Amino acid sequence: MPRRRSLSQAQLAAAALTVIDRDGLAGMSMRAVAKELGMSTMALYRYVEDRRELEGLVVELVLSGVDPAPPDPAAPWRERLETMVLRMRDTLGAHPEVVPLTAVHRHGSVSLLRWSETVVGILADGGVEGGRRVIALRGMTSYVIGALQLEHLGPLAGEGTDVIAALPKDEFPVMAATAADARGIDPDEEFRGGLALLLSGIEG
Amino acid sequence: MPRRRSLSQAQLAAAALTVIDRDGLAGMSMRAVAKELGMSTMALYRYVEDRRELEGLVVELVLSGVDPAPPDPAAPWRERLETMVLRMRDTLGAHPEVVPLTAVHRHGSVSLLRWSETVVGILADGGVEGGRRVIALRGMTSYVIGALQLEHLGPLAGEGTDVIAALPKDEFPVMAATAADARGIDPDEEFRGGLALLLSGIEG
DNA sequence: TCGGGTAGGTGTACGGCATACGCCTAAAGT
DNA sequence: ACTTTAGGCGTATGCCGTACACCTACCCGA
Repeated sequence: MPRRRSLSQAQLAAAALTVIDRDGLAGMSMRAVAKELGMSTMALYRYVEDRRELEGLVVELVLSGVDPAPPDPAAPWRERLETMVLRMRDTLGAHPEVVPLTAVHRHGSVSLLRWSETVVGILADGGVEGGRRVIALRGMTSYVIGALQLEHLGPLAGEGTDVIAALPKDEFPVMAATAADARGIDPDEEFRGGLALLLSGIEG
Repeated sequence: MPRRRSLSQAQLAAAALTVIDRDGLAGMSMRAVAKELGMSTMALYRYVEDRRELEGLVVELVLSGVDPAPPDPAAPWRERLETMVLRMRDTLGAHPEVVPLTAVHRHGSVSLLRWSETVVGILADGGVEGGRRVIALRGMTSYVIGALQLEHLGPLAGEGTDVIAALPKDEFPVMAATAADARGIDPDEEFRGGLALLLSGIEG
């Protein structure tokens, strides 16, 4: 009976993501999102209960960009796992400021559920069952979340590394050498390297 | 020549940590910390440039609780690595709301540096050198940060798992089974399990 | 064609946040 | 005892999320 809605939750999420990508997570206020949409601030509350819900929509929007389809079943299951994790990394890595939100709002994301289903399916193919499967899934999830945050907040190749490399060699001898080594490693190589460690452990 | 300071940065950090442990990270405002100390809000700014710096002090306070001493050199190097990671987990796990701050403020924490020095020293003992050492260190750090956040925000054994276990079995067959398995795993076992995967990979 | 009721959009207001600025004054060094 | 210096504080500004009340465009039934 009343007038029709002129927006959708999807549009809110898209506008919020635009703001986050442009101004960072701290720049994402209800006011900023409303301005992005050309609406009044309070209009948003016709579509969303509160800020938390909007954050959840943003997370779902981002995660929906991860292809949940099982990779080529002809490939070794370890490679298939790697494919799934790298898909997640590529998608989340394109919106690094969203990663902390992902940790909070991952419950109830059907996209994440679909990704997880494919992952545990691959694990089952590899004969990983019961508690070992639970632990493998959580391990991969933890690694992705943690690695993306660290990478975004302090890339290995960046200035931070120079500071460490310049440490007093008598107190931090190995760290100084390690930091020097770190300068030659690009973030992608680093992520894959850490993932390879985990996958080797899963493969057992 | 002027009157003496009545507080120290350490007291600020301790008060802030008290507030965080009691009211959560969102409850830690400059006002709340000042009240905790029985001082005016603006008095804090005589000790600290801004909120960011106070957060950094909290992180350093927490991380200073991690024993950086090398574990018994007689133990296998893999066990020594496990000891170091578990020390970090126990300390950070006692203040889960601080974990996100740790990710942001880990640069410049000398306690973290000392912990890292010991860890890379153990890796060197194990013959892990160059890029492999860099990747192993970052892998462990990423896992700890990620796992602690996921554990705090959604324990495997909690209600979330029940929701997943109740999923439509035709669309999420493996996840439903995996969630059912997950109910029997306590967080400590889960953390150690994921860590074991990583350590196996490092051990090669 | 028209009238009523529903719900979309908005403006205002409130309490809380970080913090800039300027005042008052305790107290250390002379 | 007097001067000087910085510690502590009150106030104010401009953000934030959001409660609330209002107006009105619009769909539906007549």
